[in-house]
Amino acid sequence: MLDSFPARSASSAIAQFRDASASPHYHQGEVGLLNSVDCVIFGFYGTELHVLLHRFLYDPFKGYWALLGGFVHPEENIDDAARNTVERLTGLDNVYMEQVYTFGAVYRVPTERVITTCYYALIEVEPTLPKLSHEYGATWHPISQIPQLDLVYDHLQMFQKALEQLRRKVRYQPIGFELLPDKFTMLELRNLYESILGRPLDKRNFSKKILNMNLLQKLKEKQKGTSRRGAYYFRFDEKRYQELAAKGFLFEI
Amino acid sequence: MLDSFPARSASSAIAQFRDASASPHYHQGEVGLLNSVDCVIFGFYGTELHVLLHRFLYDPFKGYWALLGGFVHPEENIDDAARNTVERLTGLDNVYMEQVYTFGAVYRVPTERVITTCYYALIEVEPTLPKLSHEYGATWHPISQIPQLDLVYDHLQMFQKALEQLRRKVRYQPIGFELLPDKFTMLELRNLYESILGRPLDKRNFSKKILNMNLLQKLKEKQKGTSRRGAYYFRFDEKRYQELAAKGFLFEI
DNA sequence: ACAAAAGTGTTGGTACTACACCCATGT
DNA sequence: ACATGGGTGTAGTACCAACACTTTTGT
Repeated sequence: MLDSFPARSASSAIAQFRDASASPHYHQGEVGLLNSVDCVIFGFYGTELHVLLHRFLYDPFKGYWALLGGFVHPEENIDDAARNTVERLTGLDNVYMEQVYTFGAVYRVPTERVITTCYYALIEVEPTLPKLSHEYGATWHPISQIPQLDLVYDHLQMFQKALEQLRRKVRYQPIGFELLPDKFTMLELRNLYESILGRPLDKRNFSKKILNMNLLQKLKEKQKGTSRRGAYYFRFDEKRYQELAAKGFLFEI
Repeated sequence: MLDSFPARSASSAIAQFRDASASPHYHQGEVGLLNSVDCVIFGFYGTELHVLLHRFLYDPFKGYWALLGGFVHPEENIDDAARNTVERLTGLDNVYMEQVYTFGAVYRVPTERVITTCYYALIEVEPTLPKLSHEYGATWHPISQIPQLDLVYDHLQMFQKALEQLRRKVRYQPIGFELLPDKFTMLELRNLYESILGRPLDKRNFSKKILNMNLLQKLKEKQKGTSRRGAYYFRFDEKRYQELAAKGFLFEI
């Protein structure tokens, strides 16, 4: 999870240092570069993990697919720039995000020197749909198909690094639940992990492992429509996880 | 189900974005920020991992300890900026480096907005010693003592993130050898891992595990001076590792 | 001969994998 | 009554952790 940043109130105490009259500093004479953020926004539906992409509008990559991004402004923390990008495009705040990597090759963007920090975000797809389709025309693409798309710049690399990092992290932190609705079935959870990890998981072993951790509440309610019998819903017990984690419990898939 | 929600046509997506921004280059009007790199240079000697720090020369942190860093110039890749920093200060090139994290809070450096990308480097201490002491006054500090030092800005956080990442990576990639001379004893190797991981490792289990991987060549030569009996030297067989890795072998400690 | 570090095997427990059948329910 | 997906247990194996004594050799 991203660290929260110190309050802006720091600014008054710090103003003296940024005053033009202050004594010369080691950064005098250095030149500023453009900085941006790009977000690999992951969402899960059906049986596969998806990423949100939009069509790029500018030459020489007009019509290619691109991650959602934005520039970093002088009075904006880079983490906030990433959060703002996600909120602007999905309408969601309080989203789980992680920084992935910073791409800083001189010619990665042909038209300008831009240093870009990549983040990933994990969101629940359902609530984003209205805003996405009406305002931005961004669309969800299954992760298995992204290598076949034409992506701008080094966005394919960004996607790959983000997926790699998610794959690693999802195994020892309970972040998969960020991609699911509050209530989900064991099958949905397993499909999610299978898609992220890119390999099949044994039905019985998976549910044993998960349930043994005592992190899921089994609800009375059953899913309807998908099968005769109906699958029980579960809910991730965040509070319980915090308690166990404090006692040294380690999540592991 | 969500599988069937309609993909927006490209044209409608583009129309939306054109309304928002009419200029031919989307980065026009954006303002550049200072970018720098800081390097957590790890070196191993004695029984503990060390980090290279120097005394900071500028107010308001004059006299504090700092990582070694430098600004990113317009015609310089950020990875090169990091490599150049290491070379400038240690005289070493061809050093193993990894990017760690980018720190981009607005007020992290009081005197100026600077976005800093942190890297770590793994080097062999021995050959750096002459250059270090005579030209730069940088000194090695055992990692256990770094939290007690006064470090500038967020350099303590940088160190912590770098160590965390090294700890993770050293377990599934044979990068520990970058910190040792070409020839080393099993004890030295174990001390290294113990220091990085921050916990004792069983002597027998450790050597069994390492030797079973068939990545070490046992040399005829023995270490002299440290004990009556003398410990055999080993050498990491890089070529062998590449072969095995290509066949799907996974290094793991 | 002794001190000081190097080197070496076995055992018990735990956790993972593989695998197939009965259950509940809507039509 | 039957078709459909949901739910459940066991046995074999592989790996890991714990643990202590013998060997070598310089003084």
